[in-house]
Amino acid sequence: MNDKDRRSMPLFSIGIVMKLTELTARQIRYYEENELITPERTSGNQRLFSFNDVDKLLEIKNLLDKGINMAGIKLLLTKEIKSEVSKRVGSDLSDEELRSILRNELKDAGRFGRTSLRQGELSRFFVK
Amino acid sequence: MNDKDRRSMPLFSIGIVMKLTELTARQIRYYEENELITPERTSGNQRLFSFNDVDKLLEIKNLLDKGINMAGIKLLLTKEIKSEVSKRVGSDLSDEELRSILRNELKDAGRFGRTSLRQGELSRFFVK
DNA sequence: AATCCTATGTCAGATTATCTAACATGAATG
DNA sequence: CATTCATGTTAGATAATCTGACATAGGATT
Repeated sequence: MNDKDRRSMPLFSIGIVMKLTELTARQIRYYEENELITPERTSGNQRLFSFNDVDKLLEIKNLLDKGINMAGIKLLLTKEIKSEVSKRVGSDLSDEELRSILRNELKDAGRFGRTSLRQGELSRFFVK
Repeated sequence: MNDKDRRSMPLFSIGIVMKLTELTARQIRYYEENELITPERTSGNQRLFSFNDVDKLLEIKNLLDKGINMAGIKLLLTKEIKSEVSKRVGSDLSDEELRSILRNELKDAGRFGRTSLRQGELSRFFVK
């Protein structure tokens, strides 16, 4: 078994993940609801998280602390959009798909400082 | 946190450990009963196993397959007796403590082949 | 100011997972 | 054949987790 398999192996109950990440069960479930993570399930429907899941949750926690919202985090984590998005930065932000996903925070892309993203962190969102 | 801490960190429920080791819950609990492992507990008294525990369980499984019994495995795993025991091999097996612990399989230390240990594996037990 | 949205808290009722304790058993041993 | 060891099995209790609903604080929107 290789390292990749190990990292995606379902191992941890939600109780353990709560301790590892210092997130509440509610938060973890909510992030799953938003498809930021997709933990496995036991035959009895209980969640089983992998190392990758835990890493993602820690990353989510970080990004939330920085003021980034679910939609943004989803972009950052679920798809390999990072490079794709950064390509667009500086060129054209009016891309329809991007706009629609980020409409809450970024509807007015020109007026930084009036969104929920604090200044200097929007860049963190876009670049890498 | 260092590697040692990580390896002894309580992480896994018994259900997961069952899958990882292919042991039954009964077996795992029995080994704990025999003090081969001492998993942590949740506040609600449910077992939480560490990587070290899982490793030990895999080792136990190996040794049991080789015909070694609980007492022997305990010697091999719980204490760092390996070197201590091997020192005695070839000299004096009548040591009282050793005899009493291994009395079931080794009461008649001279007559190999009549114990539950298959030939060639007794040596494996004693020498490292 | 009134409203809406997002992220999270909290609660209830149901279900799954695990616990201990007891009894059962096949294989090996004496 | 009686015993011991390692394990199976079962029952009843408790812990952990699940989903779904409603509550709410703080920003954003109107």
